[in-house]
Amino acid sequence: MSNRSNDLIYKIKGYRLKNANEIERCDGTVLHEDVVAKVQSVMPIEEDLSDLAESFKVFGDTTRIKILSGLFEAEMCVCDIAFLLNMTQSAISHQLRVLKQAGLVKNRKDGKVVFYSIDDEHIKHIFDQGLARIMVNKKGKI
Amino acid sequence: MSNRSNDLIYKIKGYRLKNANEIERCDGTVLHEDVVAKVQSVMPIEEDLSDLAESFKVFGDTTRIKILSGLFEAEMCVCDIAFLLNMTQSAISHQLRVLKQAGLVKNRKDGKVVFYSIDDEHIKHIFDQGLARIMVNKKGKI
DNA sequence: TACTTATATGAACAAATATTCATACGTTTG
DNA sequence: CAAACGTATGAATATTTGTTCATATAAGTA
Repeated sequence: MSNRSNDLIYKIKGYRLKNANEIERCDGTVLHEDVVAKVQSVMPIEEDLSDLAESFKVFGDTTRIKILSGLFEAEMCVCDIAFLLNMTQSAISHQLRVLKQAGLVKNRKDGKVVFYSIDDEHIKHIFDQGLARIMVNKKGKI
Repeated sequence: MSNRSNDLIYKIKGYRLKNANEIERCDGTVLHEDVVAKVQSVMPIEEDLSDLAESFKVFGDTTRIKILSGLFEAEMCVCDIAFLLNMTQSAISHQLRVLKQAGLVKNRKDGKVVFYSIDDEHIKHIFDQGLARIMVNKKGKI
């Protein structure tokens, strides 16, 4: 398929092009330059995709998921959550900090007690979509 | 607020109850046992929440997010993706394996070339919801 | 058949991260 | 004021995880 007699070479990002649709090897060989170019033009910018990954990373921990799942139902203090999840107060406190920094929860102080609650309308949707996916795949496996 | 003269003590999961709504200290003190009990009864089971976290963990990586973002637009081979993300073929291949094991992508083989594509209708929704969240928060910060 | 290419994969390494432990901070209570 | 309590936090530790490197596999090509 490849016609090596065609020596019209372009340089794109360190890769050598042979013609409009074929790129010769450098390290990884791009087989479908036109497709890649089109995809690249449509994809969100790198910064947004990084932010998105960071966002999902916060959901990607069992403890934090459980905390959020609990807070969807009711505002709770740190001690409540620690009991609910059968974990130490310290561990919960650390994770609540992560959730707060991510803008997912907020807190209010009442004396010694600090109550945490959800602070983002989007996450419930995302949470439910994710859960729906789990359930469908669960059914599929049976 | 706490009435220490009431010595009616119950044992629940290693914690000592004082009365219906108050639990005395053990390690973490549960301040609102009624709330916790209600939340616990409504929350999804632990297994599903763990699966959900595992699911989001797969999204929680910039490389994998970029791969998915690309595959939303077009089927691509490993080399295409490596070029698109300016990463090594090996790194991409490893991540594609993760995505495949998670049931997010599938592949077909055409000669030497292996083409990957999206294999889950749910993830685009989740992806877009997440992106919407990013965008709103982005606006809010300006 | 020998060579090149596209992909996969195991091992090693570095970086990120979750929990524990000890302790500090701020608030309430006796 | 001193003691108890709820929470926060820094350091240490163990585990997880993403990438690289070397190499294996499999398919096309000369």
